[in-house]
Amino acid sequence: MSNSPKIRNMEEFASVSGLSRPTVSKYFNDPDSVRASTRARIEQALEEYDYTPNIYAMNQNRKLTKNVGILVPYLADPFFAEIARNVEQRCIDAGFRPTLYSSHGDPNLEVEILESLRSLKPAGVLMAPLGRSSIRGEIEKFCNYVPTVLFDSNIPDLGFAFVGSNNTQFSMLMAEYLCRTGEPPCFFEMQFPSNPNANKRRQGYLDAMERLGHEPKVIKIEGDGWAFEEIGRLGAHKVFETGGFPSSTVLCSNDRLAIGVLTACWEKGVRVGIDSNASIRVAGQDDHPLARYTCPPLTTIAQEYEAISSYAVEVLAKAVEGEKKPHKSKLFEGKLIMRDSA
Amino acid sequence: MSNSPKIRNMEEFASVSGLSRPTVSKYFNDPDSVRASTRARIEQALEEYDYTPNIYAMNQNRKLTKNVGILVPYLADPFFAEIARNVEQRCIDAGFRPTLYSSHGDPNLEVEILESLRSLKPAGVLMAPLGRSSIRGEIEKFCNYVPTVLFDSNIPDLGFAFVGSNNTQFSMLMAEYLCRTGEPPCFFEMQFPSNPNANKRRQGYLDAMERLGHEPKVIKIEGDGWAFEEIGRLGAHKVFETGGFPSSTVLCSNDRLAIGVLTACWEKGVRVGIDSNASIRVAGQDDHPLARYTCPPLTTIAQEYEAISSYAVEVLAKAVEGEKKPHKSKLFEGKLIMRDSA
DNA sequence: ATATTAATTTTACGCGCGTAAAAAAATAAT
DNA sequence: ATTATTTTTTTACGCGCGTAAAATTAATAT
Repeated sequence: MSNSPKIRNMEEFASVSGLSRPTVSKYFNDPDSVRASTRARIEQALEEYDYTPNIYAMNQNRKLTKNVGILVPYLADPFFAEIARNVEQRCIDAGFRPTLYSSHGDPNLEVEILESLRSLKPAGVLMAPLGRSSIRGEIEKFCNYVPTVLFDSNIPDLGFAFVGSNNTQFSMLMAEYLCRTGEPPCFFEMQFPSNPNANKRRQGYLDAMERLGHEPKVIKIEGDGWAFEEIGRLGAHKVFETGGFPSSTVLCSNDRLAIGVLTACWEKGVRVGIDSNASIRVAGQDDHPLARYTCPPLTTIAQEYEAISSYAVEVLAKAVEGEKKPHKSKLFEGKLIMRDSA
Repeated sequence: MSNSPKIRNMEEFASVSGLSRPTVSKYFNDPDSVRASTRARIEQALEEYDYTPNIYAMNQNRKLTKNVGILVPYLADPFFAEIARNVEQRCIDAGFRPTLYSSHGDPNLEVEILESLRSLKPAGVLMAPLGRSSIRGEIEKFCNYVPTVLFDSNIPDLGFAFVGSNNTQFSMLMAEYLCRTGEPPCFFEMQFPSNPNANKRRQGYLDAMERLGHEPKVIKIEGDGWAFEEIGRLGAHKVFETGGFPSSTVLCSNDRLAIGVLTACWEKGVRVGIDSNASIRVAGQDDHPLARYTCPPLTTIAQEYEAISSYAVEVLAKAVEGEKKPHKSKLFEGKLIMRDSA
């Protein structure tokens, strides 16, 4: 930061520091790998000359970069934006250099991103796969080259580990709450959900209903892609046209579908909520950033964003360090968030 | 893609193609720069041997990379996620290699990202600045080194160009519509908006009201940061506690504030909309991806996502090619989206 | 103080590619 | 067909750094 002559490369910087270039190189790869007195000299020189190593030259001959790819299926979904932000921060804290990518709901793009990632020689990748539509073979190939930790949604036996939520528990928790406080819920979901978590959630609902001695009722609606709000809205309208919901309590597979259902209810003039003049209760799952602000505010299950993020990065760090343990899977429990919609 | 021996570098690839390495290098930098027959041979070899140039070695000595940085102020805001997605795609189409960053509402992070971007030697940067809180001096320094196009929100005389919306027109359009169809609106905004567009929108409102002969009423609420929904919600509650809105029509500075106002109205038992039993109309601006799904669906002004994105990338491409025209600014008009909230 | 051992620094080499300048080939003009 | 001109290809060199092996220095033990 100064009037000093501009430093062009590590050689020059080493020279003004009074050291040899490889010593400086060692410092940049791991400051603790040089003697304290040496470290002090370098850091002093850094303040005086502001020099940054050429990132391309650095990574050219390095077997392992500090790069980490973060891939989410759909960044325009605030849920993924939020979790990506968390993961990103953890990566930085762990000394990595994260780069964020979104598959935008497109399986081909998902594979393309992985391929272009390979040319970045990443130390590791944190990936929330698209799910059902993911091209397993291609992702598997990638995982053979790059340590990969899956999060949010699992693809069995793929990658180094999976970190996510206990989606079965999510639905069980919610179903129990709904049964305890009113009419047992029906379950509202997409017929062919893109996300495998949806299956776990359905199962959790079925289990809870059986255990509590209620007849489960699953409503499967049409729709493809990631425009869940619209799919939920249209699906709910179709339900209204064909006799209405089989229960006055609707447990949606996720918050975005629930938001669509709320819209449909409004359009239909159906009052949603738990007060006396409401005729239907609607609940979601995920604690979407906007769930607090729907009308009525959405009762939902909160995911442990921070815990999932930090654990995923922790596991990835181990994978990067060469740990060769078998694939393991860690699931975090969800918390019930009671609001006014159910 | 084959049984063929693994290609280790461009030398080997050139050899199996029957060409010299520099010729192959030329091809990868610009396929059209080699003779058609040469191009055909390379492309045929590519199919047989699948080789990808080492991206780090490529960029080490190149004066200009194909990298483009995309920086938005807050990626967890679906509006920015959506526009970022658009911009990203345009960059790819234009032959660039985009990387997405978010300032997460933090001016220091914004500068940090720019600094780390410099080490990537980007050909250019597309940046939606934080706005008021942005550290102008640091951004200016960056713009001296890297061709930068600002979008969404402007910082006067900074960068190569600004591409955004005509925010004055937004509010004028909406104010006119609201006056035409009911009680003239009051304007609801943050006291110290982070985004400079807010000032343009207020001005548009004031202009429209004056022209139409109505007394303008601006409500300024407290709040800092990017949690606009919560700020809007709390602000609206404060208004309700202190005598209510000065008009039964509320024009919000943006959709996210409006979403918060809708929530407050719901919590207060105030019916929103244009039908007979509603007592207040609420409108937003931006056409936030979820504006269609609020209850009631939000009347708003739609930004020209695609037009802004493609024009911004177009201008950046010119800047990258060395065009040295003075700073210019291009504004796109908004379209009124009539829904049930106003 | 000297020998031994461990930690640190330096020497020396190569990575994979960009790119100017020189050579060759293709094209156009006469 | 021959020459002039343009395009394409090759020769030759260096970019900025990582890293193994050698040399040096510091720390420890005797």
